[in-house]
Amino acid sequence: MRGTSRTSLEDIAKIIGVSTATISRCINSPHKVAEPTRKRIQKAVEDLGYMPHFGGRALARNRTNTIGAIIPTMDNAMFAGGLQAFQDVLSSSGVTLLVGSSNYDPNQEFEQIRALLSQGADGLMLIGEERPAKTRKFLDQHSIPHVLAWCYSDASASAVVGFDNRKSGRAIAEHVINQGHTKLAVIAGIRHGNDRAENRVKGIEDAIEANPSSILLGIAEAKYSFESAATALEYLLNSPMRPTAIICGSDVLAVGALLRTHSLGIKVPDELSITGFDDITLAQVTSPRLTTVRIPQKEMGRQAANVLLNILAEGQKPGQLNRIELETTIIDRGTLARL
Amino acid sequence: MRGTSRTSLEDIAKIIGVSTATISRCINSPHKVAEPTRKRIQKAVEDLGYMPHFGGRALARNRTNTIGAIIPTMDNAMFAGGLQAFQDVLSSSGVTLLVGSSNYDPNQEFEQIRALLSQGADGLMLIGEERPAKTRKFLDQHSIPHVLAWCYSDASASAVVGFDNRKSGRAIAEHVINQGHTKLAVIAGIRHGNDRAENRVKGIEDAIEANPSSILLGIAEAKYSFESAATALEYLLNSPMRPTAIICGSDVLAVGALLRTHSLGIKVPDELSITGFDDITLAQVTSPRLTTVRIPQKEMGRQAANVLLNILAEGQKPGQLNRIELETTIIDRGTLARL
DNA sequence: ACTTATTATGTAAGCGCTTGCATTTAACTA
DNA sequence: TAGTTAAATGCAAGCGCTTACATAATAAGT
Repeated sequence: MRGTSRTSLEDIAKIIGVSTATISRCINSPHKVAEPTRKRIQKAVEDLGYMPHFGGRALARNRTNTIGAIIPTMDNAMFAGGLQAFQDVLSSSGVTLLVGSSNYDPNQEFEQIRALLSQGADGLMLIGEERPAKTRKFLDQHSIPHVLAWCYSDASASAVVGFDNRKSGRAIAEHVINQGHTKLAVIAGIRHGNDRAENRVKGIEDAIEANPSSILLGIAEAKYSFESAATALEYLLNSPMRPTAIICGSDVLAVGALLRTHSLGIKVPDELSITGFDDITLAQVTSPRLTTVRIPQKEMGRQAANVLLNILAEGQKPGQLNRIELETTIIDRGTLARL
Repeated sequence: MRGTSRTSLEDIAKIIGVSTATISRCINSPHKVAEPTRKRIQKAVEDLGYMPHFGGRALARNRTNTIGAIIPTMDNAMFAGGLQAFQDVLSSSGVTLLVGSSNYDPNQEFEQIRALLSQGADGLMLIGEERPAKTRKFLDQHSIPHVLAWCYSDASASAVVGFDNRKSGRAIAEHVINQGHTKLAVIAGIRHGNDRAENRVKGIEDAIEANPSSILLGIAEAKYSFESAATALEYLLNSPMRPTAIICGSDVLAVGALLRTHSLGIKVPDELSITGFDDITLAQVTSPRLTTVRIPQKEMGRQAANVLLNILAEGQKPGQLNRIELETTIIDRGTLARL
């Protein structure tokens, strides 16, 4: 309960002796108000620490200057940087960010979408392409302006700013193969309901298919934790034919696996190669440092914000192409051996 | 621009043939509406994907069910976990989270506070105690319900959930001293305008003062980056008397320093000990793994949310003590040698 | 000096929702 | 059956703001 009831336009109006309309104008389009009046109003506004009431404004304008973002979790360096960049752009345009998180659960995502929208979000940023028909229908039915990030596809009906996970998955796998590896295995993130994880694996499979000398010995799924990745590693190592390289769907997985090789006494990269994906800070810190795929997090956040602001400002023009594909790059560090 | 104008209570009312009041009641306190009517309304609401208009609701209720959090940056594992926990609690209470970030700049923080409040935030979560008089006055003048986190002090007038940085700083320094180190140095975060960084250093100084055999050879401030910490390390190493242990104000700094020791060929912990602060994921991954101070991030986020929700629900009772002190613990790993 | 632009301000209607109060309807009681 | 009570719904005011339109005041043009 706010102790003092907030100051309203009317309060100020009374004090200065003008109508609320004038004050409103003074705040929203100062040039429409005569200099002396303006000064007086501005002073009063300042003194009283007046802040326009959001609800009233939203109601009258039918617009909130608020954008929502729903990410799987903030507690993951993979999104944090991008989200920060997203919000930097927004706030320099005077737009506030509402954040929701879905815990990788489509239902929670749906609920969050509803929540953010009913909080008045003018538009949304969502991660990835895949979502239940129900969600897609909802977005569509209400024609919610939105942009998808951390993914890319030509086919997408939505605006999208990101990179092609499949292509990148293929790239890193090819890179591994080019270093002479033929016996490969994969530690993937949970693919169900997660197109990024899924497409990365598909890309890896693409590469292997295209290089008949190489063979995929196994795919293990793991949750995004060191422990889970370590278990996956051991599982893969126990297959009858041992892989020489393990391609991981994310840095967290790769580091989890790498850590376990230490305790197992396996030398990386001499006895086993490991690659990551994302290039979060972690990857620079292990020994050896992790060979991985860098994704343009910040850039993605920034551009996603711009695209969304643009759509909001101009409306989604039919012909307009709101798809931006960003490139990933392979960062060669120390966990991939040349055979 | 939303294509279709949104469905309003009135639309539904017309369709069903009841008044808007009934629909409103059906949504907010279903038991006040007769069974059959309720069913019909609920169906219509479902079918139309109706979402109450936030502005209208905020206006009528004078309450938004929104809470704002302003953190220095999301792009820092140190806050991400806590923020996620904070938001988990909120969203399970049907409260939405608005996020702002200040980039460690008090002016930006002030602007964000205004922004979030004028977006209708019912309350705020802020990091740390220290802020300009202007900001404090503003919070006070408008009696904004808020909770401070990542810090703790008995003296605080605000609700606060966190740990005592000074005490923890002292604890880790004492721990280092107890291992036999006497020649100490510190790599601190930028202290200006950051009471957490400042208090950690003060705590370290406390410990050294209390142990006359130990001596503080130098304090170097560094920005939160590996590079900057590495530079600080070299600076400290060049002093006439070389420290045997370097206590760092955060894990990022410690890891930056540690990484540089690798390239310098200095053996940690044999030739030099290093300690961190925060216990973010990074600390588990370096070799050797980092000895550091664990802060109860999640717990802090969770409790902060509860305290704030509580204040909002019941009003800030005069006698009520809204201060929760959490404990930090020293995690002994591999970067601190016993001399 | 008199009409005609121009500029500055006021008036008042809503935006969509909640809620106290009034009214109607149904369900008991005696 | 009339009288009382409770339950369900409707009515309408009002939350704080914006904005089209009306009005008043000023400046400009002849």
